[in-house]
Amino acid sequence: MALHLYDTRHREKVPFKTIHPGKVSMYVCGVTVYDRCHLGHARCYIAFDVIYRWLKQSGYDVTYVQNFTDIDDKIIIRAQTEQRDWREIVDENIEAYYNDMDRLNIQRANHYPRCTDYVEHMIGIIDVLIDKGHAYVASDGVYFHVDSAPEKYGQLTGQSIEAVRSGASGRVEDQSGKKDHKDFALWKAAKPGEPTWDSPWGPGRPGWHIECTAMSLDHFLNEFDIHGGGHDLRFPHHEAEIFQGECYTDHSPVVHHWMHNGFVNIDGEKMSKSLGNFWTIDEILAKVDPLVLRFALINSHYRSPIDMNESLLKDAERNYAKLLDVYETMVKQLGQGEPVNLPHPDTASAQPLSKGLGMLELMGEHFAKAMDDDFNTREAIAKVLTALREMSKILDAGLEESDAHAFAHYCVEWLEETAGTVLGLLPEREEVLRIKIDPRREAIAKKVEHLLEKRAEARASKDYATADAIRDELASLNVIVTDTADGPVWELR
RNA sequence: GCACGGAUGUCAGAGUGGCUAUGAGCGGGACUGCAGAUCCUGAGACCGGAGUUCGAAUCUCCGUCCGUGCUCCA
Repeated sequence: MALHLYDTRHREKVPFKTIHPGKVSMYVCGVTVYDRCHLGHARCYIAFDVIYRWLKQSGYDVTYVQNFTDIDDKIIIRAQTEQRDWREIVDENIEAYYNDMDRLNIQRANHYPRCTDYVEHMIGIIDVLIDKGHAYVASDGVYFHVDSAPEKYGQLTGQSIEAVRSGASGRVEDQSGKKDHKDFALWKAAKPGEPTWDSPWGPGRPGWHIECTAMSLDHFLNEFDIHGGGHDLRFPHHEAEIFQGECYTDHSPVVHHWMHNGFVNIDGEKMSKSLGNFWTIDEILAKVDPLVLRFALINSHYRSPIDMNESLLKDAERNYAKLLDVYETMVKQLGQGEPVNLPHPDTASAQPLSKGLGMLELMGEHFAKAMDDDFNTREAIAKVLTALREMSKILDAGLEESDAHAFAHYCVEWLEETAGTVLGLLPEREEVLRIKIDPRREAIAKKVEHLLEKRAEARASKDYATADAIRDELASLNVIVTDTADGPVWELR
């Protein structure tokens, strides 16, 4: 099945068609860098990271652009209250952004334009819009005149122009120079103490919506394949972009596919700064492993809301541990040299290994099918988990040594492609082995081994009181002992 | 109020017009001195009503409830 994605504009899943064969141009609205990122940002950028990864995996040559909004009311206010240069705040938060994203194993976009580098472009676009009669100069800036292109209204949210007209009539009390309350600012005239740029309409700074239009069109000329962002950006931000972009370029559509991710909720309510119920990425990563968080966030479809809570994280922790555990086991079993041949994968075979391989192959196909179906990561993870079970099952049954190596090769490859490359959930192969030589573990290994020996002796002589006492002692060292068929194993808690 | 999206077992959550996943939890079994891990296995759901259909959780309509947007927001 070919890739389908949900297009906000069409309100349904549509076949994905690119403007240029084999190439994808993708723009995602980035953050306004007045503060640190929170969980909601993590969700958004992980979602588009997975989309980016899957497009590449599907053979597309993807150009991914994500901006930084580095000038805005909030940044100015922040600078004023903190008595600092706004540029300092911006740089600091951009650095923190990269840091957060790296920790979540989010691949870098190809370009990260900053608004302030595009002010010239914005002025150029505004100029054209004025010439074409879509914008007008007022006392306090330049506005886009929505009624100059009414047919473009409500493309993403389905709201009628009349409804908004009446809906807002009660609270249009701003003293701006707008002719109509639906109009939005393209250029804001300077106020005292604010950073400003020169323009034909006097000193000032760009409006929020024009920024994304300028940056996306600068990278992609007149049209591009995917425009993404949070659900809340549909209106007015993205609808404003449709007005600006299409009126400026005379192309329709400029954006071929609109994609919006769902929100992170806390106790059923949207996480937001005004409600005070947000967690920054930094805060949550102090408590949760970054890849576990990543797992938790892609363990649901990118468009559905996620209600973040303890049990969700616990669930993710368990499943993720299982994934790592099987992966680690397989990596350790790789052995030396080339793998020998495995039996032919065949779900109908009576031979367990052959049948198991058939199951894994099938899960791989289902995985791809899930991803092709509007990037259904939830379903894709279900396939990975089923595959993990299958792998453990085959391992449990016992394999000849050469089969075990070959099987491990197969499994490692399978996992690295699905859970690794596509979902971004696996650490580096070396990293997995390095966990074994954790310095904390090294430090107490001798002592633990010694105690385990004594415990083994006690158990052999059925002195279970002593055995349990030793286990308690180990527990006080934060060592968890688990008896398996191959003897006890231990790990640090 | 208008717009958009939801409602699936105890919970979280996918889903194809006929058979339903996945994980946790719960029940049984194997292995265990015990615990845990692992494997096998069981029970358990499709908001209400009407319609289309041989057949609806899936399509249509009505209702109820929930979330989000209509203002800066990922």
